Amino acid sequence: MKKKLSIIDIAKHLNVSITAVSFILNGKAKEKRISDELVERVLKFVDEVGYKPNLLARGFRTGKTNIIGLLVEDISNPFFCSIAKNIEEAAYRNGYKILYSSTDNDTEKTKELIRVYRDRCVEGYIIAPPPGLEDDINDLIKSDFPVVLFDRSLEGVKSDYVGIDSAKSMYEGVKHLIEKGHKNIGFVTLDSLQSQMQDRFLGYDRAIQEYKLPEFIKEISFHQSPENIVKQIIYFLQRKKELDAVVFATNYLAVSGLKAITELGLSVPKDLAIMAFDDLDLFELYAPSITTVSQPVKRISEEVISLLLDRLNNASGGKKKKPFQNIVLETSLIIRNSTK
Amino acid sequence: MKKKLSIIDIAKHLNVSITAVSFILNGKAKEKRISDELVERVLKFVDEVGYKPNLLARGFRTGKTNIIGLLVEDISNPFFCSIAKNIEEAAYRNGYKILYSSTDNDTEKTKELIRVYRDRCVEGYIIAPPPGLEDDINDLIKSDFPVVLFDRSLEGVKSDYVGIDSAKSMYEGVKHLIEKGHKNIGFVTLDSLQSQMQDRFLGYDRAIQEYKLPEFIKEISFHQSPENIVKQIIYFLQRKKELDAVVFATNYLAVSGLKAITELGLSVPKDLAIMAFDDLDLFELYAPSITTVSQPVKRISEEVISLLLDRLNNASGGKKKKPFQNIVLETSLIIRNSTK
DNA sequence: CGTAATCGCTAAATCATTTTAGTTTAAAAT
DNA sequence: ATTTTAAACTAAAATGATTTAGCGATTACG
Repeated sequence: MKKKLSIIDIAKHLNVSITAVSFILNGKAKEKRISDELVERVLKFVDEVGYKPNLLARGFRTGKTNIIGLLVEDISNPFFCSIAKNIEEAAYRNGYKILYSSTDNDTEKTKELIRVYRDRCVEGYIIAPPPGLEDDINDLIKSDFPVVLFDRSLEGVKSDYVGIDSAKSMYEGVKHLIEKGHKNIGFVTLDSLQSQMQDRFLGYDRAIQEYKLPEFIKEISFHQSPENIVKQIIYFLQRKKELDAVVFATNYLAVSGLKAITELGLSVPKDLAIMAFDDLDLFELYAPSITTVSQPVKRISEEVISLLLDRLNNASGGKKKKPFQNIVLETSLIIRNSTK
Repeated sequence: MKKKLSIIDIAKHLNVSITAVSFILNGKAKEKRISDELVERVLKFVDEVGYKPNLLARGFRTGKTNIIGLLVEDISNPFFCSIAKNIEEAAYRNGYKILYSSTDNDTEKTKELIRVYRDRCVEGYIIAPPPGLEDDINDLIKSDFPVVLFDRSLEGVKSDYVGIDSAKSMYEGVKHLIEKGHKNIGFVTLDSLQSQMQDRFLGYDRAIQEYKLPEFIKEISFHQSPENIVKQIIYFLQRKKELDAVVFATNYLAVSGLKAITELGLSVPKDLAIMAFDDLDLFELYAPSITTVSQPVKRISEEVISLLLDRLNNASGGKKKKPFQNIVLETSLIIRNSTK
């Protein structure tokens, strides 16, 4: 068997000090004034025998793991997994790997996950935080870990953040419905304290108030089977016969909503207009196609990872900490046939 | 600042040897005959000060990282991300973390990923392998790494495997179409050498041959923008006017197919019946709903992770290697309205 | 001429843990 | 009374890298 070579073997074989080999391998040859001749000799040999430094040993010594922790609500949600994919790709190109987990919006689970990640010496964090994580995340930041939050922010946490203006986006969406002549517009949302959900509600609320229309709100609790969500929406729609439009605050609520509407045999948009939040293939292909607020997934990913890489690269080196950035990206209202 | 405590600090403070503390913390107290009194004293103190062993140091010493590498074709594909989520959850419950990447079915990228994972001392591998990875995976297995393949197998690679009988599933699906009276059935697939894609074709082929019907095959190359795929399908459908049904070999080909059909203004199933492979919310909700072959995603995940955990737990300990398991799960043909 | 700087390199400490190979003490066996 | 055995612990090696401090020789400078 080919026993894994160590830097010691390399050094011995070349009759050089371990130190020299280490410097060369870490690109510090110039800085440490190692002769070009030796550099070449070492590099050549290392390449020949295919030596790769033991990353565990290195990590142990330096505390660096080149691992980024990614915590999203649900990796099986198209919104989050698109973002995860983009982030993973960019991280990979920069020599970082991603450890991921779904938080399921569970505060305790997420606290535990952060603990585990810290134990594993994860170097940076990308988090779509559930509520109640303020202290834990402030801890991370105080301990000088690069942290980028996205999708929803936390009251009292100063950090880098990438998101959208949920309130404004929702406001414009609802306004569009109103301008199309809808008067009784329902709002199906989660009973969640997360900032983005609150903001989506505020957007709805503002538009409805502005036009002095009645509000119809259905809050659905997060931890439910899809079937149950469908049932609740059916119940809501049956009780509020006066509705002529419904806005769903998330993509999967809208999916359940469509199932409900199918079961009720309602015709969209004749009986009921529909608007969603976050785009899906389904919304484009559904007949009629579904109007929705679309987040710039690609740009969100790019901003998130670039913020994090930035912090990672300038970590602790300079004393001048850059101020935290708060990046708010534009959404687009994709008007389709469900609101004609 | 609270400096991270080390096992040395613990030992010093309690006037005990580091060894004793280590044994106790690793549950070897009984085996190493440490007195109950000391065990309790150490455990109590460790708990009090919240000491957590440095996992990098431990990993360095033992070579164990408790990390599983997960390589799937595309983490943003609903099929793979559902599986990823289930696997992540089970792994987490068993003290393992997941490092993931998308292979994009790129042989070179995947080879590189395996290299990186090895460098990082990943302890087990779950892989949906692109073609051309036979040697690399055999290497892993020869080096005694637990490896579970799924979704597609590799010629000449003996390993644990979880999958479905793609040929049979596709055969039954196409047979269903034939029995419904369709005579000119197209098959839209990838120009891929992966076993599961080959098998899906074989299933189509067998059914068509059996009934002596004509074949209409469109191969689409994997690395394409969704828009291009749509265009190619449109072109295919326009040239083959005689088609009365089309089978799509993957879920995303079917999604693109639906877009194509929408653009062409065809009516499903009147002008053209449709069948897909792998289920999506979209297929259930689309009007008409789409008939498809559904894989048991949950069971696949369960089998995959349980095979892997099994190998990890019995790693190297016993000399009696269990024979490799080849688990083939049943699919179900979900008959919906696109094939009425 | 004496001191300082530079060059090119290396010895050894260090990181936190696991694990091997003992050691010490007291009780049990002979 | 001596040897064995067992219990309860410990000293120190080992893991593979990084990094600090410094060494000897040559060159430069005032």
